Amino acid sequence: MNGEALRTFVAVAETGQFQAAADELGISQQAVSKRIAALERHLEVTLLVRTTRGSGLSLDGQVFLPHAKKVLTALEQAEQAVRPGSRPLRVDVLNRRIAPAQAVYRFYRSHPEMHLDAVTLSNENAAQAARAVLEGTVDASFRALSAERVPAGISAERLLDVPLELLVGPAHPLADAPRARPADLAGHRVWIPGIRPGTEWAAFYRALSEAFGLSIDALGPHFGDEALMDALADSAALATLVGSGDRYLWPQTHDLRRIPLHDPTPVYPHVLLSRSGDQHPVLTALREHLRTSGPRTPDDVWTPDWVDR
Amino acid sequence: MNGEALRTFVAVAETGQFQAAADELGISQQAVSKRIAALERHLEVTLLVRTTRGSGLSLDGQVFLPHAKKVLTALEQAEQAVRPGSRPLRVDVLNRRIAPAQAVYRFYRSHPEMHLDAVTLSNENAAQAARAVLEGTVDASFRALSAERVPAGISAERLLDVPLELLVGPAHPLADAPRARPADLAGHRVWIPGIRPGTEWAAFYRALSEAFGLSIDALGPHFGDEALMDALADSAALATLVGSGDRYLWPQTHDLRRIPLHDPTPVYPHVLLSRSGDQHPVLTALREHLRTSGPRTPDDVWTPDWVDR
DNA sequence: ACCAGACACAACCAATCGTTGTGGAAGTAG
DNA sequence: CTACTTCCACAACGATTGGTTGTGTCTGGT
Repeated sequence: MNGEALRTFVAVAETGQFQAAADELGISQQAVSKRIAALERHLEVTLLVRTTRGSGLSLDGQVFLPHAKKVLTALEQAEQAVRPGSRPLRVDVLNRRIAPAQAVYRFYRSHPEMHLDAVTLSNENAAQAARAVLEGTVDASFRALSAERVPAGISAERLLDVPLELLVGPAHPLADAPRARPADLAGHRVWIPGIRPGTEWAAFYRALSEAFGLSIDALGPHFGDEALMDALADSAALATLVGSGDRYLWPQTHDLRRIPLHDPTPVYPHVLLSRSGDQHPVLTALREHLRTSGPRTPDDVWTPDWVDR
Repeated sequence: MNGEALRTFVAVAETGQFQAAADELGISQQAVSKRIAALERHLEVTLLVRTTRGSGLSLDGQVFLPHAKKVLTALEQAEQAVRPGSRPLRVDVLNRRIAPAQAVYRFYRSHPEMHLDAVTLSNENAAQAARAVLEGTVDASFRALSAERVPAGISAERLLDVPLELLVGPAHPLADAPRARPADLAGHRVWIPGIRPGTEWAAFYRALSEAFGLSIDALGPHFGDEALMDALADSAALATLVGSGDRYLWPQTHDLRRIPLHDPTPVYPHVLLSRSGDQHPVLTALREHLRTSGPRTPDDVWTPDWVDR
């Protein structure tokens, strides 16, 4: 069964004549006749009663008509859902628990009329995300990308700086420190599990470890946040780094501590990638929202030198 | 866009491989490839990301999948609706604007999970409708039929009594009466256009006119409700009878008045005809709904004497 | 009786859809 | 590194579908 057949049936039902339906559809009367005949043959019922004055709905036709319209409506909506241009803004937030997702969610909360979808591109690095943006798979993506690596056709704006904090268990030497300097971490193990090589995250943490002589272990597989929290809570040596706004769900039972970093404060610089010249109003509003309502960034910050200030 | 293409897409999405989808659909892997390619070309979007391990949903594919499933469900229901045997309950409501249609619609509203279709048998009287029920063209029909005229194999139950009201224009002598008695209408012209001789409606109005000495003109052709309303609004002599729940769309501009009738209240007795022993659950539920949720009928009612109380 | 309107049938051509055969890319085992 | 396997895409070709134009049949009105 075919969308054109249903459209033809609806046209005949509404005009009452094959010829009028044919004109409406831009095909010949004979083609309408064949489509209707095929549809009736497929359904094994008579949908239309033919008279010399035109055609009317049979009982089965009456029953079928609303169903046919419903199918056509669903078809139209299905096409609409993926049609470039006329769909909600699609923003890649990397991961639903970290700062970009929170920021997009706050934006949506304060602008509920804005149609947008937050999605997560899986297994992609910044360059691949940029390609996804170029291809229109997503309309925008939060990534860390230096200016010289931004491909042509992509517009990039650094809109979200997330200060990093140390997350440690109660037995850790820094557990009761009100704050710490990156240099204080030299020699400590800092564990960032589940970072895949080749991603901008790996590059960021590599630069961070080189800048401050940290021993960052970014290799082991990530067995889930719960396992990470368990390991942290039990260890006096292990620490991890989280964004200050990240919403990991660690139960109070773990008794984990966030230790802000300062002097300088390492910040993860989220750059919003979008197609150059994309005029989508929701995109414009999101950019404006991030520009104006972003959290205050400390003065003394560190970012990798491949990131533009 | 084609149902097979959607089914193919869903199959690939669920199996994760073109070959597995092809096996499921009983076609070759190459055919699956072509169908998906055609669908993607039509939508101008990439739905599936191909790898050497199989295929996964792209972002657009994730968005499109539920829509595709919805279309397929609608298609299935459309075919189901006219498939002989196992199809939704088909109820003949005579005319979409009068009480039975309203009652069936209310039933459907309160039981949205009940699959039923409301249809109107055209040009048929009660005897022909009973035959249609026997033959299975429809499963149930609202008619006015006395017990002794119910054919064998048909079960009839009086489930919907509709009190009649007088509908008049502003110049009519009864226009400002809060209510009227049928006897008050003696001598007035009551016009019921478009009632074909030989139908139970004609018999009902004949009995009504004989009982109260009305002058019912049921002959002239019916030029549509709009013409009837125009005629009523302009005439000081003309009146018509409508069911108290009927939904004729008369614009306020006509300034027509409904005058309830009492002492006694003529009621049109709708009897639901169905095949004896039909156990269709929706039919059972509809009967029960009508029995329990029907509007209160006034005590002092008139019906033709060939109707069973 | 004849004509006009409305739909169906027939013949034909183009486009589509399925098949089989084959190729290329990427992961995997040795 | 090479060979093999897996998976999807491309090519060629026959069958089917779907469109067109031309014609036929039925019926209601003149």
